[in-house]
Amino acid sequence: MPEGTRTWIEDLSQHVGEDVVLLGWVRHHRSSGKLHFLEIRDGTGNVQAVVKKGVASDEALEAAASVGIESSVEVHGSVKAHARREGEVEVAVAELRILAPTVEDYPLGKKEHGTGFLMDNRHLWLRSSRPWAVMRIRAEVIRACRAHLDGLGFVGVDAPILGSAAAEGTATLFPVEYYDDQVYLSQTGQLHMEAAAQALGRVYCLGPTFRAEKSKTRRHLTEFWMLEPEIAFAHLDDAMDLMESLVASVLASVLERCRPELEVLERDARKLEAAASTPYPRLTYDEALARLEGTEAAIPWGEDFGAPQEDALSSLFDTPVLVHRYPAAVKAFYMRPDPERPEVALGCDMIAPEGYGEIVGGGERNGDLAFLERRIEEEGLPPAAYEWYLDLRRYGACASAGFGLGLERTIAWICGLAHVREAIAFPRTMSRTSP
RNA sequence: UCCCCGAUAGCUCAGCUGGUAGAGCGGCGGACUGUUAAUCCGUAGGUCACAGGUUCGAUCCCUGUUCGGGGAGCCA
Repeated sequence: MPEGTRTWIEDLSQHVGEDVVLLGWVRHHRSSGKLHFLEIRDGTGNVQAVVKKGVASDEALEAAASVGIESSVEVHGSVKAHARREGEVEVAVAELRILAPTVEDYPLGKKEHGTGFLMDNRHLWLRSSRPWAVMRIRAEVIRACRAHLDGLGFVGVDAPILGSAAAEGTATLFPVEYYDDQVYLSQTGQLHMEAAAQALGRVYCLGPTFRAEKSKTRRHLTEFWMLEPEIAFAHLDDAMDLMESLVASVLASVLERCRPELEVLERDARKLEAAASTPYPRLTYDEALARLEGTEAAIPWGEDFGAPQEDALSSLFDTPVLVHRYPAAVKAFYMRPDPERPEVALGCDMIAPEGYGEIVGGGERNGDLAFLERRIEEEGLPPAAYEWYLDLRRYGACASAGFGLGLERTIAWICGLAHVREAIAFPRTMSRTSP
């Protein structure tokens, strides 16, 4: 039987009464004497294959009796309504061929496993239903992000991975040998997006970024993906409008197209529905502080938010909340100070509900050449590496605004995951670079 | 960098006051023609992370090390 004639499991309901060929893996095996139930998985879905004496060939019965979990198989049979479950289909097997048997015990069982064990076996764990659902939602989040920005006229521009300088200090960079020199893995595409915005107007990049922070928490990876839009001649409000409409459209897309995946994850979609439409609440740093006053998360003016502040604030709303105009001293040097209040920066963070933390950070860029030169010196950054960036101020400087959206944190929130490492196929953390 | 927790069968764990170890799942063998984490019977499987110390005797108490997990700071 040539492979071209195979049917994907997700399409089976359109083939009731027909003979089909499935190619997949045996996910689960139950038997009752001469009657075998094989759960077949092909990446698009699962279906029960029933191997019954009198219907299946003797060879098929023999194969069903001996087949190990996760063996790859070719199944020939007819599609029927499930004998016990309303609305489902099953396959009455005529022929079953083991293409490649599982040669050792499959490490993953039906019962619970610890995190370390699952992560060691991430290459196999991906086959399980939860990672399956998360990866499909991740793909939808990325598709929706691009669709939203492309639809607004943004141009996708890819930022480099290798670079010679840090945007926010050098302590958290991964050095890489580069011929006789040393370069670093990129921790943001923002500076390059500013250059691209001056060439193309509205741009975004989507790619991996790297931070050598010694963080071992549920919100941190050393390699994570960011979506970074940047708009020329734009201000803080433009950035806030965009981050809000972007996140809302992503939520709407996931809710529309990924219901089965959310069900697999047992994610209560009702908790996401409010976030699928705008507006989201917007608080200044001062207003946010006032909201925290009298709670355990209260902090004095001038201090940056930590996890307790983010969690306390997010618990007040059922949508993400935008906090803007933080004290300039706690934000990156490239942020523009508020001309009406220089002690605060025209920056904004979006904090996800349910304690998922900061998923977006951004704002208006600082266009003041002399100020940037001074701050680069103050931060001890290598001036030569920033010459090209300062050129953006020398030749037709413009107001510029943008932000970075952390994909894994966003996906972790949407999927209700306990840790961002489940939001990416092959996570990289302080203690894990394999598989 | 700091704080907390953990390491016992392939996996998840229990193991009392110190006397050389158990369960469930998985594996293997068997029974079963409608199962859904199937069920039932049988069975194999252990350098109790590593190195010291205390003790007649240490999985257990103490010290150190390694590895893992969670959190703080920092960040998306």
